[in-house]
Amino acid sequence: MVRIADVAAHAGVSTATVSRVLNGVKVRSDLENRVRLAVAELDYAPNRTARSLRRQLSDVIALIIPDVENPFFTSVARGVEDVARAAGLSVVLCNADDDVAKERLYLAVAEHENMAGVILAPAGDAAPDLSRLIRRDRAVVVIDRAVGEDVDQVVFDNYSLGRRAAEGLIARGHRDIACITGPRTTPTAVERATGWRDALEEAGLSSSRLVYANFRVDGGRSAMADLLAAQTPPEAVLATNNLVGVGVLQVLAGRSGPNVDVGIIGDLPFATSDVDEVFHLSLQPREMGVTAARLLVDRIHGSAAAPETKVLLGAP
Amino acid sequence: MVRIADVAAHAGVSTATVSRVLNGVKVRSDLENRVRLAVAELDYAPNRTARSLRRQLSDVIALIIPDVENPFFTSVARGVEDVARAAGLSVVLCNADDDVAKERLYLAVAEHENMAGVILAPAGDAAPDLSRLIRRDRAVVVIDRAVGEDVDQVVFDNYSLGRRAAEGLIARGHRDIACITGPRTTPTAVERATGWRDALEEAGLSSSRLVYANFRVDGGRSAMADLLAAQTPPEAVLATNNLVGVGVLQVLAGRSGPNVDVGIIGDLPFATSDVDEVFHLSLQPREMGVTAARLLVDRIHGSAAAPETKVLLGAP
DNA sequence: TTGTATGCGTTATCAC
DNA sequence: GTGATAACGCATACAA
Repeated sequence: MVRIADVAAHAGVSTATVSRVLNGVKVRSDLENRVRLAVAELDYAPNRTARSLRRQLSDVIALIIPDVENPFFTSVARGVEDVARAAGLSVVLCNADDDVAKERLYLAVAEHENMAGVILAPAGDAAPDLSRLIRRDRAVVVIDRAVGEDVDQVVFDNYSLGRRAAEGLIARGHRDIACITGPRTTPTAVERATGWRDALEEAGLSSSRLVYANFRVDGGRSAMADLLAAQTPPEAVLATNNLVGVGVLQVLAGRSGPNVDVGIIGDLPFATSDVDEVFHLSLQPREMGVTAARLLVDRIHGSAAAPETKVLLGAP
Repeated sequence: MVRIADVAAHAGVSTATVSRVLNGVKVRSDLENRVRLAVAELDYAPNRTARSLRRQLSDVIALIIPDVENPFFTSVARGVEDVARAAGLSVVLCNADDDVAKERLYLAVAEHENMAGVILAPAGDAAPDLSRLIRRDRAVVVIDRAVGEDVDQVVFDNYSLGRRAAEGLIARGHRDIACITGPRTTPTAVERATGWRDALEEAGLSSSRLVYANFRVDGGRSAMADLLAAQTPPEAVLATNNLVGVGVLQVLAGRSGPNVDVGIIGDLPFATSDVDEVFHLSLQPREMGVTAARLLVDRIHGSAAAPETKVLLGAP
């Protein structure tokens, strides 16, 4: 391994001078040239472990997501990466696998690896413990689920999303509109369902057909199967996230019978059917990633502004 | 921050003893108890940056994939994570975004962060430069695309996959079977297409309908559109990867006309249609991740066996 | 077996 | 503006 001392010897300067050149501190230009030449000749790259030990900070940020197999979160990741890279930061993606214990582990890793910051999409329904990171002045941004006011957040206006989706289905002339949402303990699921309910009630329609399912494909499948098993299937059904929507469409595709209209909050990048007829609200997940990363980069660069919660509306 | 010295003072022992306890080295049991108590009371966790600087090795492995939005690679990631976690290693997922420059960057990061190992799914068509990592005795496993014999690899038998998929379509009674594969410069795409061609020729069928597309959804879409624009559409079409298959199904879904049978090499976790009719070869991507991670963990634990190439067949 | 002391490679503080 | 050197927190060679 070639170290900074090797470069210094090769260039005939001290390690301090090499370090200054590498970190953009002003140095006499002839010395700088010698250093740059030596760096190139020796193919030197700083040892980032040593650097972060000394600086008490690395140039890596963690993006902790609950499900790496959910296209929503991978799109968020793309947004985060693009912004972070432009700011000279590397992103490491951590998959908490819907497990708060794994999430805690990754938060601890981020802390002890001296990572510059963390973007967290919480896995569980309870607020994660960010106090250790915050106490150590690490930048933190929470996305997707609000956890409180003392940290930067990027969330959707879930109530509005539920409302707009329901209104879209009402505008199509439906009167019997069901909703499949996530668990009662998941605030985003409940908020979206509340928006759906209010829209229906304001239109004088019944909001009795609300199903709480798990927020994954199989949840959407079994909930939709239940709805179809009812005496009269609904005219339309709203799926409040992308995976549930996939499950709903799968069940409807394998079936004949009266048509059921579908509304989905979320995106379907891998749809294998013609989904033009689906009433679809794009969440623009990449924007969530971009917004969160910008917030985080500002914090890392030392912004001392009060914590901020950005509310995203999804596609118009 | 609480350091090892704080724990030592609190327990009335030396830092060396604390370090020994934490690293499983035998220590007098009453001292060990005092250390463990102090660790618990102070909520001490070792600084991993300092540890990896000292050990010249961290307990993190990198999984570098070309496209975090491709469900194939996220499933691979799940397999890697499960095995790595069981071995006490953290996985950081790096998205090269189909860009060999980003891939090189992540390889450099893995090197300079002293990561214990790297699992790489190469992005480009040229073999990546792994010599620096190998020279520094880092564990490396290459997956999906073979790059040579001097490193552990996990790949599919792509020729056999193409052949079996084509044979499946032939067995359904088709005689005019097209194939949409990836770029000519991508060996996996060419190998699968070659299997398809040989199966057709052995059956006395024409293998003239071969289309090279990009290996993504839009590639599948435009290639399928081209095939449909021909004087007579094919009776069946083989898509040689999952994304191309999605594109093919999308085009067919939005269309009336003579039925076109579909074969796909790969998995469709987010299909929104009834895909039971599709002739489908599962690649079992999770198995690829598990296999690669086991190989890597063995290397990290010091295996000096000759580099090995594991060939996966996909689902029977 | 336990403790002391050194070094991992870098950056930052100090004196020049 | 430059160089010598002391940390950063930990693991280990060596001494006891």
